[in-house]
Amino acid sequence: MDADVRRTVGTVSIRDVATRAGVSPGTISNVLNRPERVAPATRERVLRAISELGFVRHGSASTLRAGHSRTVGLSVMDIGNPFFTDIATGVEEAASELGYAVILGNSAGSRPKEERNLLVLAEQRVRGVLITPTDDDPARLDALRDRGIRVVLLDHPAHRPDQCSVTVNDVTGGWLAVSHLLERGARRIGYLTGPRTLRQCVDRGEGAARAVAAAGLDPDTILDPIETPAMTAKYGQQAAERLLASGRLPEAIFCANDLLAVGMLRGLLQAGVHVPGEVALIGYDDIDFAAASAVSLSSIRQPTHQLGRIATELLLDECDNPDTHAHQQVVFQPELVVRESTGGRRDPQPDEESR
Amino acid sequence: MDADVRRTVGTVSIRDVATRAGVSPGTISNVLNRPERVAPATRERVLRAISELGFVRHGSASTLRAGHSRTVGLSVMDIGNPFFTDIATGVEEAASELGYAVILGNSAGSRPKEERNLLVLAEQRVRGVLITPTDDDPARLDALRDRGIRVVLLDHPAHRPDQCSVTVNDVTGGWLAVSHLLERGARRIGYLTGPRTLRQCVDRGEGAARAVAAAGLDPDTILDPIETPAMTAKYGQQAAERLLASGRLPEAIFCANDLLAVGMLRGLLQAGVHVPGEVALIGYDDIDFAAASAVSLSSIRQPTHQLGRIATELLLDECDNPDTHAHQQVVFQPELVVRESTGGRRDPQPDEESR
DNA sequence: AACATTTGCTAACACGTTTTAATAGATGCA
DNA sequence: TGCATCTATTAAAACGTGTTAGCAAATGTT
Repeated sequence: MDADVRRTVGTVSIRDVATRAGVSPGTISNVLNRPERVAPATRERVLRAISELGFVRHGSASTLRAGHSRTVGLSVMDIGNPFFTDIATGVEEAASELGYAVILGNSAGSRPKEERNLLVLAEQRVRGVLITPTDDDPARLDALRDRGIRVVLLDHPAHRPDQCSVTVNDVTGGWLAVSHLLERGARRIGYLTGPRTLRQCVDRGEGAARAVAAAGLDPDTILDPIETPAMTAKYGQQAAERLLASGRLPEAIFCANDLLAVGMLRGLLQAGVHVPGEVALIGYDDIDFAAASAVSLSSIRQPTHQLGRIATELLLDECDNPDTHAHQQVVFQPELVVRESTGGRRDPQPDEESR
Repeated sequence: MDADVRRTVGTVSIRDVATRAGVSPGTISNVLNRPERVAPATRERVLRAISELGFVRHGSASTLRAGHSRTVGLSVMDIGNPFFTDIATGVEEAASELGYAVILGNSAGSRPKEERNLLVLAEQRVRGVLITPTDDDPARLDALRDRGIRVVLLDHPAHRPDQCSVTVNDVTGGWLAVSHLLERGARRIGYLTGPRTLRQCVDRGEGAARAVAAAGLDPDTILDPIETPAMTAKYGQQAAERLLASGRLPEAIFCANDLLAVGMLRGLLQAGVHVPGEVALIGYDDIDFAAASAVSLSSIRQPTHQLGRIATELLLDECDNPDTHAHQQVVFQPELVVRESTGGRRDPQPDEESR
């Protein structure tokens, strides 16, 4: 009867469960949060009442009282990029294993949008935030920390020692890519990059320059940077068109990510340019489709899924074990993958367990 | 002094803002939620206090008291599939425009995982849920509705009139794909499909069969289904290997999505099979990479981004205007895109605004 | 048997916001 | 001036959970 009245409201509270099980609300809370403190018999009774009434804990009430939630925020630069999707998969996986929900924010590379997203996350009182920041400014991240929201940087180095981050060495990546092009004899190399405000683009370019220098050549005459407003296939293709119009095709192009490379490839092929014969091409990220594209793409592989996973584990460790937690700056090393677009075979490593 | 004590706790409450602005907490709430009810002068004062103190509204407290949150849940089957990523982009865009946050859940096609995700969403008291269900069972969706959580189905028809859904006609899609293959002369057609529990797979197969029948042929002898455990490139490639081992290659293959098609294509090319010469191939979804793959893929295009956007707008309209809201079952029509893999040109529609 | 300790549970307050009914002040009308 | 109406604000009561201190009963110790 009383239960029925509540039922019409549509929601079953901890109090309803309590009366049903013949105990006090506090005991229900104990069953949920510290089951060992309650006698097996009553615990059993409470659990039965919970499932009979279809009780679902009110996350907001819980968050409000406990002072922290079971959610983390994930802010990425481009959810349309498989690189970030792979990260997101790793994050979602690790988070849900530990009972956390993930709130997704897509900054689309825009600083104001990133800020709006972070505000939403702050309002939701997420336990922590995983973020691939759009620029180097640590101010808004520090602001989050001051609010008690832990921050782990994804694909961006920490700017302070008491901060976790998970990155892949992009200088090494750029070095690997361009060394490979140089080895294949290229002496005029285009660097198709996204905005220079992105650390990834700068570092990969830096690695490229070092590789040229290490070969005893002059980066300024060998390397020819082409900047695009965003790292998408569309801009890659546009860059190809401009390059073709200029009439000065380089012998090889290092693209700062695979989307740019895919676009560039499409542009070149449409114009009848042979890849790798006339222009060799190498991308970055080794997204799944790199191996499947028109001319299979050489690329720099990153442990993307791991990146998301480990960042999440670090974050949640920091949340759940604040005292034992040791801050870490994890740095992975990237790996060169050679395919057709730089003269390799279509798919050199059929490492699937076929048959 | 009192304010400072609170400051150490790390969080500024509405009460702090109130004392700072010399008004009561209720007024702050009014400024935030019904600004028109408060005099311009005080409103100004309050807003200043808010920014001076760096106040951020506590979402959980708000949700608890107001009875509803400003978040929606999004449950998709495979966040690694660009089809769903595009949907997610549309959802995120529309939601953030209306001031909602998106909680992402990836069911990975697994029913139990989907259920866990829905439980989390119920705990978070999301305002509504956008879901591409893993199967046809309406029970757990009804359970959500009973809890006051609105549900809009994404890429799945509603099973009741008072329920919104946004879909694309998959029977038509299958019909388009196979009609195209028949027109090109194929008389033995493989249908590479995901699990038959997925409505999409069944409907696309149904459309395929109808196309065959409409051509005056017998579907059972023309169409040869191959089922995979999941719609990923990996399983597509495996299917290619099995097909090759069997020695009975069809003249054409209709793949239930582009990931399967990409995998199938990779498998065929590695074995030296010419596409479309020996085997023609058509996929489904027209993901970005379809146009860029080794042999550019013919496909069935869906208005993916729109799907997410419109579903979100329907959901939030249902939430924010419950009385005026009219439930809708929106059905889009898919579109055939012909490329190399069925004998078309690489990229027949360069509709980008180049230059 | 008397006391100390442990175990299992309860009562009551607190978390930060929204909302309702109520109040004080300003304004309009006669 | 007196009364009604309207406007701007407030006080206080929720919302559903977590937590603390404390009580009663059960158990262990001399």
